Order: sequence, then structure tokens, then C-alpha cells
Amino acid sequence: MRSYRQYCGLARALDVIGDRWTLLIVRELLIRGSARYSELQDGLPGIPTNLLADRMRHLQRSGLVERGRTPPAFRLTPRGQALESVVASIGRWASPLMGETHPKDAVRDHWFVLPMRLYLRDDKPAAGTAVMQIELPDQPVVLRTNGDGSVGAQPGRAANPDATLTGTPDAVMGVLSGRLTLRQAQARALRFDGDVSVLERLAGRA
Amino acid sequence: MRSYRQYCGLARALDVIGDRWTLLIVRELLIRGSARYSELQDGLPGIPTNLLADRMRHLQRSGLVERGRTPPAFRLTPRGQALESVVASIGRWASPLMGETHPKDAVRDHWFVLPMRLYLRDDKPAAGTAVMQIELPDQPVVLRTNGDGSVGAQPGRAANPDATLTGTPDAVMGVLSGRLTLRQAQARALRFDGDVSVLERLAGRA
DNA sequence: CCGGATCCGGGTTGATACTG
DNA sequence: CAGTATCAACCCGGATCCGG
Repeated sequence: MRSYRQYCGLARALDVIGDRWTLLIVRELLIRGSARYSELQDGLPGIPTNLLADRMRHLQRSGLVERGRTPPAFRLTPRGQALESVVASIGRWASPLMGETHPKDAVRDHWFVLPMRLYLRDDKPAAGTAVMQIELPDQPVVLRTNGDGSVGAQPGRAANPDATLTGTPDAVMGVLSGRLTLRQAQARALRFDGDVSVLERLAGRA
Repeated sequence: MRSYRQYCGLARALDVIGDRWTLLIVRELLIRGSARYSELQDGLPGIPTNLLADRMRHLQRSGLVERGRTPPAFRLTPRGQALESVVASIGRWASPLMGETHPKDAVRDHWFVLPMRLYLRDDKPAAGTAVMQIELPDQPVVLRTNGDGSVGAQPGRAANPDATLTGTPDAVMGVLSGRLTLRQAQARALRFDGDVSVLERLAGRA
């Protein structure tokens, strides 16, 4: 992208992250922590491979991304990680746009990790760490209380979760957000196993 | 812009605000409250007139902007106003990028209104409203304590300010941010008139 | 002067094919 | 697996033109 050449923070930021696809690549790395080229392609349906290569070069030159060897995976630098608050802010603004699901839109289960981080809260931060396993059709996700009232979410599987939630993204997000009761969601093929108090601790008001 | 066609908040937001120039237009309206077409052009050096017209149509169709008659000025809808937190978040991320001033970059005095809103804090919210007039070379700005610890900033002139700060953007921002002492800034042709306690109340730690 | 519309060259993007 | 190469379509930038 051409620079705006304006002495203005917003304009200078957009010189770095304003290119098409760039912030979506940051999203993928925020969710996954580390990702290989082919994983990025899978998480960015529609991106032309030449653009992905261009953007990764640009993000490295800009100091937002670094690449590891063995395995050859990309990950965010601290400067890139700092974009989490920007992505969260945009995500919050976007929530009214998520009401209707357009049938031609692509979906990836791991995309729901960011809304989980953004909207879930831990009601009992002093009660010790709680771990919930989420089993979406194509992607397991681990929720873990951070002890400060926030809830961590990342792709993967935990060893001994206190509870497990299995179902479609819609049913799982419905229960976690409080839009659906557990009973309503179970009517939509959602399954819950384990300690119900952990679910009550995390889900509800949102 | 083409839609990403992804069921993801970030992607849907970028479908609306991800086009080149769009967020900078929002910046102009956040600063000015209301602006005519030619004022937008002045605040967006380098924008082609056809793109500005395109973007304004798009912003209106998307419900972020509405236009008044008599005078024919644009202003943000509540939905557009809600982008202030997004712009603030990006601005905060961008602050490390503002260290060096590139000689070819355009500058407009009113652009400094957003960093003022973002970084200034009122040390004595209970002490009643304080008003400071800022006289930048090309643009007067009014600072006003909001009573909740935040400080409002907008282009314009106040009737009876408690204090007046006159100088270049660099000197004014230096004093307000605490990067320069009043004495150091006065050596850079900054002038201060009025109640010094008001300056101390707003400036300092940032 | 204000508020655009029109036109055109060049750069960016999107889609696909190909390669070490 | 991790890209490069190619090319058409589209978007952007710069200039000019136009109606009130």
C-alpha cells in the first residue's frame, strides 16, 4: 500500500496494517499463537497465495511477525501481539453485524476463539483455575480462567478438563453467551459433560 | 471493496471500514463533528475527489454518516460515533510510530485534537469545569474538563477560557504531554496566558 | 467557489497454473 | 509444503471538466 504521508497516528498505523488481508492475518496469528504457511491459507479462505506471501514479507519487515525454523512457522512479535486490543476493539464494534448469517460466508471453527476471549468473564476469579474443553466439529478449543476475571481461549486440548462442551459453533456460543439455556442448546444437539458449576461460572451475562 | 465473505466480526467490520481512506474520513468527522465536502478535502490531503465522493456514498449507505441540508454538511450517526473507540485503540498502538517526523508528511493542526482527547486527563475532576484555549498556527482548539476525569477537545474558540496556550503543535503537545516544561517550551516560542493551575491540572504525566 | 462527475494510466488484487 | 509466475479484472491516483 502507498503511504498516506500524513503526520497522524491513525494514518501511520494504516500505512502498516491497512492493506487488504493484513489484519486478518494478524487475527490468525492471535488465535493460533504460531502458524505455518498452509495453516494461514486454511484460516484465510479466498486469499491469493501471492498476496499471502507478500503480506508475510511486509509484516516481517515491519517487525510485527517473525518466523521460526523447525518447524517453519510464523508468530507475532510483542509489537504484533499489541494489536490484540485493536482487533478486540474492532470486534466489539462489529458485534451488531453478526446477527444474520449470510449463506455464502465461509466459517472456521477457530475464529470463535477471539469472541470467546472478548466476551467470556470468570465470575469467581478466586476459586482457582477452571478448565473447560470445547469440542467444535473441526477444532478443539481450551478455555482456562486466568485468575483475574478474564478467560483464556486457544485452540487445542487440555489434559483433564473440569467440563466438556461438544456441539456446533452456534450452539456452543449460544450457551456461553447466555443466549441459549443449556436445555435449549441440548435440543440443538449440544452435549455437556463434567462440572456444571464451571459452566455457570463462565457463561451467562452477555 | 469486495467482501471477505467470512462469518467473523473482524472481517465483517473490514467489509465496511476497511477501504482505503474510509477510516481517515471517520477521523475527520470525529474531530470536526460536522464537515462540508471541501473541509473533508482539506483535512485529507492527497485524496482524489472521486474517491471521497465514493466513500461518502458508501458511508451513508452503511449507516455511519448522514448529511444535513443548510448547510450541506456530513456528520456521524451514533453507529459512526461508536468508531471513536476503534480509532483511539489504533491511535494508541500507533504512538511508537510518531517519534520521527518525516519531512514529506502533510500535517493539519486539527489532527492533534484526537491525541489530546486520548492522552489528556483531568487531575481534579471535582474542581469544576476548566476551559483552556489552544491557539495553533492554523486552528484554534478548545479543551474542556468533562467532570469525570476525561478532557474534551474540539476545534473552535471558547468565550472566556481560564488559560490560553499559543504555539506550534510540537511545542503545545510537548507541554501538554509533559515532554517539555513550560520554560523549555517558552524557549520554543510558546506563549502561555491565564491560570497556571489549569495547565498543571491537565498537563504532566504522559 | 462548492460539490462533485468523467476519463485514463498504472498499480493492486484475484484466480489459477506451476515449481523446487 | 511453501511458495513463484502469469495475467485479467478491478481499484486507485491524478487530472480535467461541469453544473449550480
